[in-house]
Amino acid sequence: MTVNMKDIARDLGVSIVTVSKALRDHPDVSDTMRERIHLKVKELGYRPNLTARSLVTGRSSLIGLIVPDLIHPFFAEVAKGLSLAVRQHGYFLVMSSSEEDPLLEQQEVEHMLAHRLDAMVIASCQTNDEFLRKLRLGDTPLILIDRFFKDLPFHFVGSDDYAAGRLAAEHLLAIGCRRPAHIRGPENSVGIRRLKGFTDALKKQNIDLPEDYILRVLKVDVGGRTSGVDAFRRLMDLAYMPDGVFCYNDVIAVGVIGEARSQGMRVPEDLAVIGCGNLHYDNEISVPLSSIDQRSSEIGSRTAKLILGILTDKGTAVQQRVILKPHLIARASTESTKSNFAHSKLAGHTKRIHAKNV
Amino acid sequence: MTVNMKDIARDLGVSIVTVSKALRDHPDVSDTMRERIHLKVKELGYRPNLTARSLVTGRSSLIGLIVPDLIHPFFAEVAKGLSLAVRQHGYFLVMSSSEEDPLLEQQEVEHMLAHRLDAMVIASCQTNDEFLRKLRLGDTPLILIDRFFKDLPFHFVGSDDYAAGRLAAEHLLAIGCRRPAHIRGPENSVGIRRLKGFTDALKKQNIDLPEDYILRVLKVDVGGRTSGVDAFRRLMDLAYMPDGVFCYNDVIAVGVIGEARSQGMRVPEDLAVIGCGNLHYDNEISVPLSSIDQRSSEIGSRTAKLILGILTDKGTAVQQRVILKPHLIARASTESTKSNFAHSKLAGHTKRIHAKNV
DNA sequence: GCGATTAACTCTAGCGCTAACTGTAAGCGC
DNA sequence: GCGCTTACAGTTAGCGCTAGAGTTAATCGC
Repeated sequence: MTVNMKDIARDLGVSIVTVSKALRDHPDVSDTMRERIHLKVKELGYRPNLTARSLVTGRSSLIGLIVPDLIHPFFAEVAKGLSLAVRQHGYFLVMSSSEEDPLLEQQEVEHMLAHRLDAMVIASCQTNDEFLRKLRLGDTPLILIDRFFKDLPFHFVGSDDYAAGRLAAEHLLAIGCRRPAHIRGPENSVGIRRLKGFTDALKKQNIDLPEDYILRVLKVDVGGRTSGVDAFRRLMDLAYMPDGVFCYNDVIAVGVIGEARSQGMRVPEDLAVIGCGNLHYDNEISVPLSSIDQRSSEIGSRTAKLILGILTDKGTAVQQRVILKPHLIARASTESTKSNFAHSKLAGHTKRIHAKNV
Repeated sequence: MTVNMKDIARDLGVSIVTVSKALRDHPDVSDTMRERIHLKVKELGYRPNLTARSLVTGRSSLIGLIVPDLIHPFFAEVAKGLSLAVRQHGYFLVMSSSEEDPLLEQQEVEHMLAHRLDAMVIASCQTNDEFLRKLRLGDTPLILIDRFFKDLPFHFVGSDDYAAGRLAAEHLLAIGCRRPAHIRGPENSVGIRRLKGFTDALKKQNIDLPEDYILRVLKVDVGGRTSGVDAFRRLMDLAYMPDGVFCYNDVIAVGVIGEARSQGMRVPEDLAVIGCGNLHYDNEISVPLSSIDQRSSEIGSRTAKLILGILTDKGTAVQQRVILKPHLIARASTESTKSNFAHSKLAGHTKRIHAKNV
């Protein structure tokens, strides 16, 4: 049997309400009484039933977070940043993974809404905006992170994926790449914008990105490594092999580097590789991986700030959009290859300029 | 305003109870009525208030999980395995991180208990058993994972850390190491047992582990890499440098390998390195890392099985203990070095046998 | 000494839902 | 027609707690 307020009240011969007030530091209770109650609470090991409390107050002090994959360091870091920040204000984070499955995500969202959380944060894996658009939120504030959906009335916190693509392109060009390719991400805001930023930055320097230099893969996070391996093989099969590749994320990049090396190619001499995400082990892999840092934990803390604003100040009904600027972390996988190209196994190829790129 | 049962009932001119029954597929409701109710539910976008439901039923269909660190792939995988398995039975996982802080963990536990979850799973970072021993659980079942606490009346699921230490030792000896060292983990069951297993297995082959071959580090998970770097430097400073090292976990091992190489040493020729955890990127790092696999996701699924047993079958009051056998994953960082030793930079050293080891 | 204020407690109602019981009418066998 | 069951609805009570109004006695100003 769990102890409840009635037990405390009965034992002390006071009313339940007095106990309730004492526990919430209500001024209606005398110091003597408060102390007696607290003593009894300790003695009996009483713990307020937050379910009951939240039923009557309408607030749960819980914030929900749904991400596509908790194993992915990006989301894990976002979760950590968010959790730390909200906890300092008495909120508690409830996390869940959608396993990159839109239907599962929908169930999770419904479930969380049914639990009447105070706010919900989603890195949504929906392939279109239908579910989110039709969602009946009641009065639960919803914050989208990482993946943006146009024309939806939700707050958003994420990084500037267009800039990420641009940074990658500029960097590859700066180190001497002339035939950069892109292993693109999914058809969501992140994948689309990274591609767009990449393409635009190349175009600016009069380099066109041919269709077959844009590779699609099925899996990007879970199973991303294998996708990288496959993608590299497809790169090899091209008439003109690229001399640099911007991978949608670091997991794919790891696969690309691994396969490139096992095929006897050198990174970055034969192929420069840059990823995105700046995972914590990027520096430790066979060829330390250049990457675009998305400031993941900051996404968490900024989201927390936004939520706390909404929950305290009811005035923050206005739609907020927080876009963090990514930055480049250059490592060995894109060390300047210009001087090396002549000695490359692909030296023959490097002299040819891709028709479309002229 | 959120819709509630009263709204549905009023709109249809039926009683609240009928609505409640219809939604829970109670046989008391006719098919016609059930359909009318479901239609109205859809129309109004009604979602049952699970807070209220759980207040009256006493069950929340929520299972809590507290881990020291969500970024650590081991716990992330446990979480994933657990989440997937319980979800199939209508339970929902609520996760939280203690950030390896015993006090924070205590708060989280109290908080979760206050929310009346149906069960709680903890990979506890408590440094002693006081908190857990004194904990008033009410009737919430508690399952400890990964880190074991002796003489506490809780269920346990984890891997056999003693066997992990033993496997590591046997492997290092098998590949020809004669002076194996150990970078040990914290003073919890995991750290202690891995050390014990390691020591015992060495002893069995008449190899003694001198005190200065057992290194302590402060941080093992977050900041574990740096610990590995530091530990390697301390190894270098020893009178007799070890020729192999078993690291408490892979993060530390990564630090060791990185520093070893940047100091001009070869892995495994000069120093064989084996970690523990078998992280997903072990194969991708500069020297693919041998590791002891702890079957992390299985820990998750076995925990789920245990919980579901407890929650359905009230008879499972008997204390359960599930110990999974780890297994060795050998990679380049421990490739047989016997033949290489002669050519090693440390060749001179390899011929000397450590005094204590004779 | 009287109304007004204040401190400290209690009472009442209800958050949204469900378990357990109580009708009620129809259907059945005999 | 009688008792019995069955199908389907409603009534009652209460999960554990809190907001807000009510009560009581002490204190205060004048």
